[in-house]
Amino acid sequence: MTSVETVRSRDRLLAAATTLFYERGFLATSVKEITQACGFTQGALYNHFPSKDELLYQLVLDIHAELERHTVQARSAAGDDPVDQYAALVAVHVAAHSLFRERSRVGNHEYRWLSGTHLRDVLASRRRLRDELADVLTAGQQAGVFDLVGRSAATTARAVLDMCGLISEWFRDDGEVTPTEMHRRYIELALRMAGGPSTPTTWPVLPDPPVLPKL
Amino acid sequence: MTSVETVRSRDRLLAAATTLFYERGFLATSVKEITQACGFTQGALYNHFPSKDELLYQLVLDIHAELERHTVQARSAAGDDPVDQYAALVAVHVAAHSLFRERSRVGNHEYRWLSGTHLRDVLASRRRLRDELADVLTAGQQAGVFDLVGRSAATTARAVLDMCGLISEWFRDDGEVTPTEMHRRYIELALRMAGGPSTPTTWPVLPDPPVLPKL
DNA sequence: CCTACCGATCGGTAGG
DNA sequence: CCTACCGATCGGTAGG
Repeated sequence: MTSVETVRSRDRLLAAATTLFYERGFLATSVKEITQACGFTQGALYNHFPSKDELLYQLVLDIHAELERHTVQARSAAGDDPVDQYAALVAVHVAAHSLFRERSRVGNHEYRWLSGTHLRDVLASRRRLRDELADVLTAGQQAGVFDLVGRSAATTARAVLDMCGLISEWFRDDGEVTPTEMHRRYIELALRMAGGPSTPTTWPVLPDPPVLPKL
Repeated sequence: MTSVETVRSRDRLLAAATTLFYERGFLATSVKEITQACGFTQGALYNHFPSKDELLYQLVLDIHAELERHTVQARSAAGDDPVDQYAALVAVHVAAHSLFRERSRVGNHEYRWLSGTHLRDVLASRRRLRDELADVLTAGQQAGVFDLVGRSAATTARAVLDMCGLISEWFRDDGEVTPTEMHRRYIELALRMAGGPSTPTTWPVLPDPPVLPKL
């Protein structure tokens, strides 16, 4: 029997771990800190996860799965134009890394501490995200709307994802630039990198917020 | 008295730490592993550094200082054209992160474990590196050769440095793309991002290799 | 979900 | 530069 309370405790542990991993990293965060943040003692974690590593895996996998869902959904909602599809995909990454910094940073960094099949699963998801972007770039090049550096979709996809992924490191909501303006600038940068038109036919709106664990 | 042997032991410890921090990160590397890699026992580290943290500080500061030296030198060697200066600065970063992945990755990631004045010193160096790039972008915009997204040198400088900094995460010498070709592609991407001409008047050559500690 | 505890490992030190 | 050792903390478990 898995009660509602059990699920809620599990989600609270994941939420506390997200914040702590974001602030200090996985290795510098102890099981005691995670459980105390939820008002539990250390041993309580093992009612929900077989190990600290397994908690990390389930958290990181969920972050990646959510990004994949948004990616697939945004692309199919963008219509047939490769430029619009590309802008929509970039928008998903910019939004995730500026609006949901904690989850994004944890997803982008802490998966390194995984190993074996757990690491492999996450790397596979990351590859699918890259391939999704590269596919759109290739389609745009074949349609003649993009002019890729080195005629290589892989290089541009990598560069764009790298530049978007690090937004979570420095972006602040209360900074000089609003999320909406940063969103616009990064889409424009990404379009320039692809050698496409300087604007999409329709600007993507900020996608729906990812579902966060309730506290 | 600081003998030649003492200096060499210190440099060997720094070199071993560089490789281990690159492979596993600062926190996951023990003092025992660093000293054993040099054929010493654990206590030997404290003949050269007051603490593990201080070793990290001296290593990370040296990595940043070296990058700053190359930056200043490359810019002054590039002549008066902002486009050439920009290409030269980007070239320094691409070269550092593709040819010297271990030092670059350690410099870009492990400084997070520093605190207090040590952290402040490194952040100041990183800011100078960003400002150097932003200055060139601003000069180019005022000269009418660049057209910056959001008319903001800061945004473009950040995006370019982020995209270059992550080259060390995935670039392999034995991959499909040679260092020279990757170098060229990233300079071209950076020029597109700045809204400049698609090529500099003179392509930067790969800069001199950084001085690595001798083993 | 808690209490009490395990062995292992950590960074650092004393004394030579 | 080594040997021997310190207290602290770690992830994880047994038993309730």
